[in-house]
Amino acid sequence: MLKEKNLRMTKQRKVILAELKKLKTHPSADEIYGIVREHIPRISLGTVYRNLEVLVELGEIQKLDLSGSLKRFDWNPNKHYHVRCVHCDRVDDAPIAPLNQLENELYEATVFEIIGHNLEFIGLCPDCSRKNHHP
Amino acid sequence: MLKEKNLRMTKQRKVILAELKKLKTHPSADEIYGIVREHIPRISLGTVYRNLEVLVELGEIQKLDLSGSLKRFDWNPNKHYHVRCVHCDRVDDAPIAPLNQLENELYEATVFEIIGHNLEFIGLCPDCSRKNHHP
DNA sequence: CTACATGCAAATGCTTTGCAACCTA
DNA sequence: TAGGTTGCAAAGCATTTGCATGTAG
Repeated sequence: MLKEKNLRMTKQRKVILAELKKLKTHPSADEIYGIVREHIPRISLGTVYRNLEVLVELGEIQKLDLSGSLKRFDWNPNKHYHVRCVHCDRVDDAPIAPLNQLENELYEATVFEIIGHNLEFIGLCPDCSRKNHHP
Repeated sequence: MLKEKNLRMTKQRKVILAELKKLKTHPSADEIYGIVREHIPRISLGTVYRNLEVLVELGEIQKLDLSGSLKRFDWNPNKHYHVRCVHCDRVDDAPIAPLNQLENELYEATVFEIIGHNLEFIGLCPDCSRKNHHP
């Protein structure tokens, strides 16, 4: 797998992947940087970015196509949906099944050749919801 | 409307809104800048950004919550879905009705208080599709 | 040993902001 | 005329990249 692409399993790459797999959240590159730095203090943010791209190419993780200004990464490479907190920007999985028939609806109606879709829910996470009700 | 918010209808604001309403596409701030500059050559990009925000607040247009690195604006302030071309990044409307019952599916399954959702289709626009088949 | 990877820092691209001059109501 | 608005330039922030050095295989 690595060999085919002439890639090496460096310490940095190993730790980034391992830490990402431990999380159930969907961190940004900077958040991953913060976590990995506890194990490899001299790692650079550039290395984190580069390795996240490599891991995406290898199919180990996925880069999320979500709204919002930060790119987020997901240890789960399978297609699924997400919920974002409007207030704190936390992103969780949305536990509903993929809507496979959705793209058929568009089939006749658009001039585009449809490849896929992203569905993202917007809401308030429990923490922010609580703060909202009792400010 | 403007008076309540202590806002003024300046030439810049008027032209930005007028040009946006003429388009059926969903331009980025920079694209709007390019168009408006034909009418007001000395307008600055900062002014375009500031006015787009104001027009969003007034409910005249909407800022789209899409994936991708550029913010895009829509002359149509009503909720609807979009299709993005993977190749050239062109964004069109997706002519399918809002899925109002979608959020109910999540209701019991998530700890989030759901507020709304974004649905974005990914595909190839006719131009890029043609180039793809006959490279 | 020989590429691929890394750390560092500089560069990039989009967006936001501070400020003095300007204009709308 | 008051205060919102503009143009300009500088700052901000996330992400990318060039390059000499380091290291996995």
